[in-house]
Amino acid sequence: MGSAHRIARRPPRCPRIAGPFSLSHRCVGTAGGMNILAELQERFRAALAELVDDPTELLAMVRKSSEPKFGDYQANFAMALGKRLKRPPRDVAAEIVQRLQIDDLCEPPEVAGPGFINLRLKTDWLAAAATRTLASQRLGVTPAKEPRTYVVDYSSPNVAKPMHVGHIRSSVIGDSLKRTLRFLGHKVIADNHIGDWGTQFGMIIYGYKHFLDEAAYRQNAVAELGRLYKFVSRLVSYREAVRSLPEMRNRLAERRDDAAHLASVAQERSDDKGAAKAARKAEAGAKEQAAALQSLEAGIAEVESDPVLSKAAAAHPDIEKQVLEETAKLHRGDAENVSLWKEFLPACLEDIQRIYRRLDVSFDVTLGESFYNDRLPGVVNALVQRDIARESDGAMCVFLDDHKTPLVIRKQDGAFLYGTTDLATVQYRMETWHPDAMLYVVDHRQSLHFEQFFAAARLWGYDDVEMVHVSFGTVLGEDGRPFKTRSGDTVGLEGLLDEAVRRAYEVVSENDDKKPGGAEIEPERRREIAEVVGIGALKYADLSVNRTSDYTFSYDRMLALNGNTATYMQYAYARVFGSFAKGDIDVQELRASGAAIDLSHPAERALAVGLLQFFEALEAAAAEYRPNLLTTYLFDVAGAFSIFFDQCPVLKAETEELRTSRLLLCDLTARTLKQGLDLLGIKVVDKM
RNA sequence: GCGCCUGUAGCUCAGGGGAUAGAGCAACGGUUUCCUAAACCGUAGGUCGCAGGUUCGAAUCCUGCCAGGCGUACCA
Repeated sequence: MGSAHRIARRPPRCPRIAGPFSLSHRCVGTAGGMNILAELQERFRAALAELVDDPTELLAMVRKSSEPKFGDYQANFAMALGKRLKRPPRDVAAEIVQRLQIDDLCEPPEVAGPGFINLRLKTDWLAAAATRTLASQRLGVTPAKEPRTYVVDYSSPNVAKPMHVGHIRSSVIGDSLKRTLRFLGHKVIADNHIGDWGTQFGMIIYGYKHFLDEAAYRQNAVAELGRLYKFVSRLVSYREAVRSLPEMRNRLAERRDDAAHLASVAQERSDDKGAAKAARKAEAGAKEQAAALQSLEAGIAEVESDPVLSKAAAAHPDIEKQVLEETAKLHRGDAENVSLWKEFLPACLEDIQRIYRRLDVSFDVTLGESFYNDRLPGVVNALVQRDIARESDGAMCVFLDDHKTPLVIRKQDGAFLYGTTDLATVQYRMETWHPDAMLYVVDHRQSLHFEQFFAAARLWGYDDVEMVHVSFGTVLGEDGRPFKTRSGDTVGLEGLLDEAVRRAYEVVSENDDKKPGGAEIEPERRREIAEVVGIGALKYADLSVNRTSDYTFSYDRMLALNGNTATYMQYAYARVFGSFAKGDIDVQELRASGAAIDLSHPAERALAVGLLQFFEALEAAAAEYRPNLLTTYLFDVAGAFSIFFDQCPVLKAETEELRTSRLLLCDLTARTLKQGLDLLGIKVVDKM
């Protein structure tokens, strides 16, 4: 534990506070923009007005059709409404269709099955809408009419140690949410709440004072600090392990006794399912305990068999206390430790910045724990004064309804905790930016903490801001345990990036070599492409899955370059450029031509429908803070493009008009893919 | 013990009241004188953990059970 600062933060399935893009906020009409779904909903709103008081809830049942044969969109509310009005659903559907003014957009609606209303967009209308979108820099996405202010809190590594795979998800998801919300016209403050003030710095300081290799430090300060951190942390773990050993052994003995006892009970009462279950459980508990003990002993043996470590361990028997003392001195303002901290911090920050540059992840502010240090006593005082916090067992606590355990904001020894800092952070953000919402992109293991801290913040008076724990599952190793390599080290982020790029380089080269006209990409350019493809694949792997469930780390999955991956979209984009280059097309000229898109082929039509759904895909992704809704959309668009490109000759189209129309469709596809990938933080290349 | 989350194709995962449950990978078969075959098309593969319930309609909501993960006041 404590291996990361906040490696882990998804929105509640049913947010109590409506998301920013709930129906009532959706823009009305499509003036200048193109949100087909929103437009259809408005048409239905008018048609429903005389049947129900508030159609908003029903309008959520207008959606994309489940199958192409049911048209492009469908409305599913007639069945529910029929029930409510005590009328046959098909009659209700027929009446709504009667009232619905939609003939400018759609073919005559069809009532199907029990009362589904199926809508098929007019191909002429689609063509005109796609043509209009060509002229839109923002691809038909209009900025929010009521912009909100968001603070997005993501990545948040502990800067005293190298970043590892556990940090990717928060960084990548948070950065995508920032980009998407901002593109939709909201004000977004991206904040990297780094861990720069905790025990890890106590370890580095202690290590610096006792184990420093000065030459190494002069040569590469960050590497040496990393080594010191790891070294001290192993000694501390060793001490803790040794100390807990007797207890662990006792507990194992107890568990084994329990298991043996319950097993005999279960045997006596062979028809008692509860007893059998209890026995199984106890057996599992004993095994778990044995495994824990074994791993503890293995860790101890490892240190003791290493001459350097064992010698250091013997020489520093009270290292745990000493490390805590160094941390406490830092917090008290001890001149030497503060000066060391100031010396270490820039190097640590520069080190993580290198990774962010490569990942193309950025922040507007980096306000770590240390930034809030001065506010912490004030936070506690304010909460005490308002009777929100009270003392319990010597600690200052906020007791909450619905929670057995309180949120502790000051320890017995007077030290503050991360909950205190989190509250101070809320206070600062509210004073500084007055946000409408704060998003915490952190893994689900911290959900209890966020429930408690949000509740405490509301008690404190911050109850008109939406606070959302955008949580996600933990990255686990292939053995089901957190991200470790075979040798037991955590998988460093940098190594992972290198591996991703290395694999991408192989694939890029392989594919370039087998091009019909021979290889066309220089090695240096291949390397640049590999960087874009490799990093894109890595990010896409994290963005394309949803779920709070943990997922299993796998190089093959994260670095896959086939199927539903960023590579597929990048490839579609590159193909457009390839054909433009081959046809010697001047894109600026093409765009300026004022020519119109025509959709005579089914594959053209399907592609156009997809392209016109960009806006609604973005709104869906933003409303639920789920980038995977955007990846799914882009995969659909790229798929529609691949089919189109397969079936519809572009450069060799039958007529000049058709050729131009298809070139425009290609251009719009490329722009949509590029923009969409950009909102995921993924780049494109013209050739691959 | 209590709380939260998860269980969908061989694997990794979408879908989270709506019509015949999808994708990628893996398997098998097909498509290239033609804009990048990193593609496209097809075949095969599922009692959506189990059992009840609510509903016109349940993979989806509710209850119970089974299995797994995580968390459970002074780490972050």
